[in-house]
Amino acid sequence: MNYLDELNESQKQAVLATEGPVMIVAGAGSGKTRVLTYRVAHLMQKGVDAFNILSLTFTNKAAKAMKERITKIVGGAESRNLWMGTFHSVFARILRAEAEKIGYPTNFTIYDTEDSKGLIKDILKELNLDEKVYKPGLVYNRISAAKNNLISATSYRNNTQAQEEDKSSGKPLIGNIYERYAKRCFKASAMDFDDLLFNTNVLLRDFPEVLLKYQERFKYILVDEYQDTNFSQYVIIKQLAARYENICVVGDDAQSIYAFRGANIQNILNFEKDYPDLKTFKLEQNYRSTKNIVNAANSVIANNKEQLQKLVWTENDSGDRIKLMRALTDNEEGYLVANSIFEIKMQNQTHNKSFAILYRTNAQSRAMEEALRRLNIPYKIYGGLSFYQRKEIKDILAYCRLSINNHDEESLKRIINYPARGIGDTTIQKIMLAATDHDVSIWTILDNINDFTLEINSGTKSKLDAFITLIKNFSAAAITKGAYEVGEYIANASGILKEFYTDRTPEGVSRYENIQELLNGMKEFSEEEEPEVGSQENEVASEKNEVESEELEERSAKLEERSQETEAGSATLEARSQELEVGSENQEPRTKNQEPRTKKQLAEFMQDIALLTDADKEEDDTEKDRVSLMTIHAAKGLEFPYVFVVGMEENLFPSQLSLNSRSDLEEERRLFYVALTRAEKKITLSFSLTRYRWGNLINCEPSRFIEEIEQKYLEAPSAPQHDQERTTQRDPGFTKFKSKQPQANNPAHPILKKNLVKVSTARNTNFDPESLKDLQVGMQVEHEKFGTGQVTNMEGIYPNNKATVVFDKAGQKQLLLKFARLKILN
DNA sequence: GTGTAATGCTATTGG
DNA sequence: AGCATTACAC
Repeated sequence: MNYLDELNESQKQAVLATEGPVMIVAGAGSGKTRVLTYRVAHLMQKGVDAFNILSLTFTNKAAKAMKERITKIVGGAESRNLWMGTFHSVFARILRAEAEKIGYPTNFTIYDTEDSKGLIKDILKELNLDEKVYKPGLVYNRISAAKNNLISATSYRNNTQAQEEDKSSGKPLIGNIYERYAKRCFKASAMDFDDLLFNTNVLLRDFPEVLLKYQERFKYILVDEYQDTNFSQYVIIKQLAARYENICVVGDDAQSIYAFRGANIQNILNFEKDYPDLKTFKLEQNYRSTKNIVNAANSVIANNKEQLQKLVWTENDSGDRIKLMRALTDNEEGYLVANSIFEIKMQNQTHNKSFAILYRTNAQSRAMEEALRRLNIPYKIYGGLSFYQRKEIKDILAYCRLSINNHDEESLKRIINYPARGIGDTTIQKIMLAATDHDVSIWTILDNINDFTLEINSGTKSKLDAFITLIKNFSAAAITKGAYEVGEYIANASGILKEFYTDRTPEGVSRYENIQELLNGMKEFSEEEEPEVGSQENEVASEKNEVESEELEERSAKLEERSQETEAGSATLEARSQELEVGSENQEPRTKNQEPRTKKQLAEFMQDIALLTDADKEEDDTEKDRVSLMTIHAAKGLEFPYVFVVGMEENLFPSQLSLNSRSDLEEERRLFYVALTRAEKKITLSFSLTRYRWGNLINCEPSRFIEEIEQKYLEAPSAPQHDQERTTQRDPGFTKFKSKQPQANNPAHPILKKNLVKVSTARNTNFDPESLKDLQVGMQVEHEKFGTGQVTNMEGIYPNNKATVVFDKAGQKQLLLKFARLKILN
């Protein structure tokens, strides 16, 4: 109970300073979560009502974990009323409650990135713009950036800077696209991820009474990972906190890694200016990692210019030094990593879950997977294609979405002819054109097809009619039945299940199983009764009461009025009003004896999963003891005893795209800092000398970040046993490849040099890099593997100089001379 | 309109 | 290499 005793002095102060603006600068592993948890618990023990506390986290999982910890201190009855979640999920819920104020229905759809890009593609077609010039992804990023800076479509077009930028990049019409995009989203009753924040800002800006309500509601606000918030999020927080100014932000500027998607490090650096009476606390003692790890990470981040002063230190043991591994190919890198894991497991009796393999890009996971599979080491990949992004799942979900919101155009487009029902592209184009012309949604056209003059023959019309009827049936079912029943109905009646039922190929079977898994998820969801204390669902329910009940009557009346509009409209709207009733029912304390509650509905299920990511998913028992594979970004906030950071190569990490500006490179370095500080006991870094990219082999050189680690924190290099065996067996060239690293290696880079030299002396051969110092363009050379060729270009400075060689058989390659072991022929 | 073969583009990072 | 879009034959 005396939780304060478990805190060090600065942690304790950070917990006790409950009133007024507070900034906690929390170094990696400094017990940040503990402070946040205890701070909330402390507030509650001081008598603050849980309803008045809002806590924003980076992932839903983090919110859930924190809530569980708080529950242990204050008990579930209290903690259940806390608002905790990500910006997106918390404000999506508020938006649903307040939707009609900004002209949206409560059942609005959330578009994911794929939906957004699909919509942009449509708009490009309408405007006759070239997809190669206006790449949908880039256009999307541009619109996203605008929204995150609270620039609406209209102000974008009036914004001279934005217009200039677009003009000079050869894409002057992005403003027009943005405008159409926003209109189309609105017409479809859809919001993209950025709209959830943008529209929250609109809501709070234009409706002072709403702002006041939530200011009163959230008297205490906590924001985790504040360094990764963007301007839009910043303004929301600032507005909500304006009345009581009980705002506590926690962050670490050294771990800011989301600038690429609009996060603004200035938010944390400027916090002082916003709140002059700010109290700042620094958490600098690291409890997670060994001295070697903490110090190595410090030595890396010291290379950044922009940072808040702080000194992270630890009382932990020195621990092992950082190990470096070098591979010839990406596959071998996987092999080395898998083997190291195997050895550590054997030596220390360690669980699989103690290991993480971190990489810069998702594409790197493949080599790791293969190697782990060969050694029978169970693993789990986070990120990449999530369950909900699989085609067959998205197809079913598209039906679900369309049933809940008939105006959801992206879902409609996806399934209007899937499974094939004879409604082809031309028909769809005609309908979409009519929708744009009449400024209504596609559904409205379809549902009133005879009111519009369309050149569609009667055969096609009856097909469209059948489709409309099908969806209307689903919409009706979505009201009267539980989520699972509707899901099953949709899977069957849509014909999707049948598509795979007959398919006996492994892919077909797997798809069928995936759909079953989705349905199982719905079943579990819809039969959920009293949610566990402290769980997410509980939170949703309690919020709903609070927010929605007060307006329930008024809104039900409005809904009824509006439901006269169209038949289909009435279906969904009724669904909503019924849901609201469910909400009000929740308000009374439920007991087991009460009459059975309606099964949870599809609409609720869809809201639940819309903002879930892989990281949020529950793991079942068989999934618990596995090696984790993920990008470094995804590893933020996590910790593992043993961490492997792979692909430590120039142009990969740091990414090639980051090399143009100092700030981008600094972000990469912070990313590396994040990677290093995930580890508790031991870090292993690996790089490969070659790697496949777009199907062909490229040469790589070790990352500059390796050299930035102070040498004394690196393990004295030695060639691992398996390395040697394998090389000699499988690739005779490998030994030679590694041999004789340039003695004249840059003395400014002693780490690499020492490492490489030492390995080389173990197995020397007769290659002398000195022999290449006269190499020039035009010379004929020979390579162990690629054969003979001619040098066409030389670049770089010795010893990191590279030659471009056109080989007679192997084609053009870029080779780093110190590794390539070229022989001059003439 | 439907299904398959050929082409072409791509891979930061993510809610 | 893998995926998506396009081109072409039915």
